Amino acid sequence: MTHRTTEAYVAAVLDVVEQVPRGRVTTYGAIAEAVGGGPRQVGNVLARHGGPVPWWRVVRADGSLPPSHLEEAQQRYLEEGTPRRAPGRLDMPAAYWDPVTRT
DNA sequence: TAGATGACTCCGG
DNA sequence: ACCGGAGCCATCT
Repeated sequence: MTHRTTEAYVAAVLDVVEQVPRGRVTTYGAIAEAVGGGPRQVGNVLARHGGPVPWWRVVRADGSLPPSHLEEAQQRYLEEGTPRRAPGRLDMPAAYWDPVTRT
């Protein structure tokens, strides 16, 4: 366990992800702005400890999906009715949820 | 200690 | 709209 990413930081990131409403999404960058650090670190935290949280509600800034677990994520979007412009591409203006303003 | 790597973003062509 | 390069933060080898 050679990780300097503190448990507190991990917990903060996971907490934000859990707060994303059903049918909405947020971005790595937005979470980074909310809890600190950088987008890549957030991605790393989700990759390592994102199992128990709705990680599919976290996407890239341009609305494209992470190159991982695409099938399951898309299935979730269909179930939750997440606004999408194309298969594998979301309607960000409509689906985006900001972790800071919580809107 | 230095260099490479990654579930990222931004900017230019 | 698609592709490539530079910047960033922490981890890994």
